Amino acid sequence: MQSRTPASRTGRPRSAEADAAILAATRQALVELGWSKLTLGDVATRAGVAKTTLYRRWAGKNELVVDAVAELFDELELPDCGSLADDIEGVVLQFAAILDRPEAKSGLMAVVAESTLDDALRERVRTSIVQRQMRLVLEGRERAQFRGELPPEPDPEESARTVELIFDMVAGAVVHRTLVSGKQADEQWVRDFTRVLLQGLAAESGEG
Amino acid sequence: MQSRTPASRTGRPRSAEADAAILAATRQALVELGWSKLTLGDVATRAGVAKTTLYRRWAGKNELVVDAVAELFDELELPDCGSLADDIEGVVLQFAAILDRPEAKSGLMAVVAESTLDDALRERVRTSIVQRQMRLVLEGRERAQFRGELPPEPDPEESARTVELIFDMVAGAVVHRTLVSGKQADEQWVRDFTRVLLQGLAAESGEG
Amino acid sequence: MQSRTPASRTGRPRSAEADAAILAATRQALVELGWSKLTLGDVATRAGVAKTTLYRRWAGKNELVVDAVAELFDELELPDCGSLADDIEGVVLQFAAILDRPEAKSGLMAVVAESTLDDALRERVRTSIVQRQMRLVLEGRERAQFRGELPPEPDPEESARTVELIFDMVAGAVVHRTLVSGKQADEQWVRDFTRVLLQGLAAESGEG
Amino acid sequence: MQSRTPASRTGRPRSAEADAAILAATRQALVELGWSKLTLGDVATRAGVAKTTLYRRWAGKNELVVDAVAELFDELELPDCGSLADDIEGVVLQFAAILDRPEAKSGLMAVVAESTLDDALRERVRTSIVQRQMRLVLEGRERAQFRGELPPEPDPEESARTVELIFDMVAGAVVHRTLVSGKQADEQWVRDFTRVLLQGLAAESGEG
DNA sequence: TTCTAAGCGAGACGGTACGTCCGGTCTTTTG
DNA sequence: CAAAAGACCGGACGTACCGTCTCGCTTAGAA
Repeated sequence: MQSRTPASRTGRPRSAEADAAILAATRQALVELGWSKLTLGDVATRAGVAKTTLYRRWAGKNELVVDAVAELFDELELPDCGSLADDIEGVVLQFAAILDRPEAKSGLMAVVAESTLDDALRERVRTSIVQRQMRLVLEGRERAQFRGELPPEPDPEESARTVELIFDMVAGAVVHRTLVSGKQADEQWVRDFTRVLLQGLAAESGEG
Repeated sequence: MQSRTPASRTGRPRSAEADAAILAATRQALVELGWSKLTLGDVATRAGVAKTTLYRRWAGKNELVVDAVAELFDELELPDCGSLADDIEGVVLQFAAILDRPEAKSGLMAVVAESTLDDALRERVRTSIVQRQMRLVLEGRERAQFRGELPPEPDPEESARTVELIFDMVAGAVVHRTLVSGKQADEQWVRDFTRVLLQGLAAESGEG
Repeated sequence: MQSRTPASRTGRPRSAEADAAILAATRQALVELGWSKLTLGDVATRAGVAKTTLYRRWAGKNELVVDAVAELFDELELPDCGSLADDIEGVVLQFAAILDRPEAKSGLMAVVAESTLDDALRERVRTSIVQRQMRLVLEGRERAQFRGELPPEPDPEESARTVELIFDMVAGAVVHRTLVSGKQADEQWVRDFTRVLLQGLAAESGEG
Repeated sequence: MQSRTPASRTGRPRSAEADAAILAATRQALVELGWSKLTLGDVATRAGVAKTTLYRRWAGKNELVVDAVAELFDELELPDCGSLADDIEGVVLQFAAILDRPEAKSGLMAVVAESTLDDALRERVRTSIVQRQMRLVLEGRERAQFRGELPPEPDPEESARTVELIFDMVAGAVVHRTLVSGKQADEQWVRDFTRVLLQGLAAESGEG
């Protein structure tokens, strides 16, 4: 994840437990303190590890938090509820549930904020978090096309544009609802949202 | 804005210039350094003001940045382009343009992240930034109803829910596109987005 | 004392009470806080006076403290106990009693320390405090010569030297006993000291 | 000196050079700035050391200055000039020479002043500076008794009282001469002083 | 088995910013 | 005018973290 070292043959190997302990401690600290009050010294203490061990593995706070948060989203998966609308509702609800956890809220927005002036960090965020979940959109569309709910997409350029748009709309709306509006993305909201999104897309493709 | 002092009659009054200079310096520092490297001492220096003057007016970095960023969004206004779709496209483009400015990017996301563990700050963000721009949605819907593009909304509860949903979708999608996907919300994207949104809403209200 | 303003005829006259209140507040603050923690703002508050009023009268902390401490030593007077030894014992005890008061201890030593790098301040200390009490030595010797306990001093140069020496020995010993050794200059100590001093001086003049 | 740490086996050991550099820088700053304008930040800079390093070793300005000044007095030693009077003259002249150095003047009086309201500091001053030089008085008396210039002291209580008295008289007179009277304790003055002291003591013990 | 390179804990190190406090000055309104 | 009030600039305070640097001590694969 963070190590690109091509496995040095000699010397004492790095402790595998340390990695897990550090990431867990990071999430715990995010919950209790939030990003800005989280300190690497504190994380090291919580993980029962020396500061040097931590710095040997991560370049700084941002990189550490990205890795700690990224793990949270790996549990997302597309449920098979029989219809596209239900599938989407299901995954959006899962996404909202994760975003509602304080370690995700605080950490995710902070690294996004940081990444606005740090290209390497933005790339890391996109690779580790965003891009990794793009699979859900692709998988969902594929399944819907198989079911006949969506027509096969002939134009690959327009297709890519649409996938991006969907992703921006879904992720953006849930994040805004949860973090900015400060209200829960409950079932009612998710149902409303999903219906607007799907009907908009349907009309779009019907016309276009 | 930040002062609720009911005007003490005696003593030297606070400098009005200082406020403006500080907020401007804050935005400049956000551009050059980003939120996390912005220091109040540096802002004070840029503003030609003592650190104490700054602390007399704001409780900390977060409050200062909220006020500095909030001013950016006041220039938003709903253009009258003749149709609802064009009006929305116009305001979304304006919004995207503001979000593309580095002081907005860095500052806004950071205070949102901070506000996840600080209720007072979240309220300040909502009051100073979010709620203040809700006017655009209301004004746009009103105008569209007057034009006959949208039916008059009879159920006030559902109406409120819809306004919130629209706001989450618009703001969320633009923010996600700009900050997370790291691509510009250009005319093409805005047109696609607006069409999906409006057609979704139209279908929704047609059914509901 | 501190004001050299040649009495401006016009405008509101300075409050006479303020001076006394400020000096008293200074001494009180010396007792409670000591020199280094005494602040002019605090003195002003204690005196019920604005900081500006204080600065209009004194140039700074050191000058203020010198004046506040100087007043303490004006109550010294040479008792007439019948013999030189008893007179000296008496005045030394008085001196020790004053030095035992915390406002004197803390203030006096501090301004002496400050004066080591500030010629104007040293002069102020010498004029306001030290020189003013030299009278006691002169008066004592005169009285003793009148009584026949000391021979008339023919050589004026040697006489001056002796007066200075006595002053250094008396003031120095009492100060050292009180402040450095941290023990009281009680009757026992004063009697021992006085005897050594007088017998030393007697032998000296007997030889010389 | 300041560290009572019983040598922690683990971690990076404290730099021994830093201690010396800090104390030297402190003395230099005392010379140039005096006690009240000496700042720990400035001392750290002069010593080429971080402020934290300084605070890790000393609790504050006072403790630091005590240690810096204490070292100055360690060079005092009782010369063997053949007679008690000459020995005393010699050591008093040495003492006066040290006190004439600006780092001693400014620093010593200031910490004495500070110690009037801080018992721990007074104890530190007494232990590190005063008591440590008491050896000179003891050694001098012993040597004089060996030579037969002073009778063996039978009563231990009176003996202790006399040692204290001598110390108060010697240290006090020299300090007062140097710092308060503002004149040099030159050979003439030292000879006069020593004669008075010794003859006084001689007469005392002759009687008592 | 011994060697040896790296990992590890502890904690000192040079820095930077913090938020507070004071020193002095300046600018109001009130007397 | 003086005085009270209090905002202002500047600068030091002592603290907290940063990221780096020694230390002495494992640890496990290579010699």
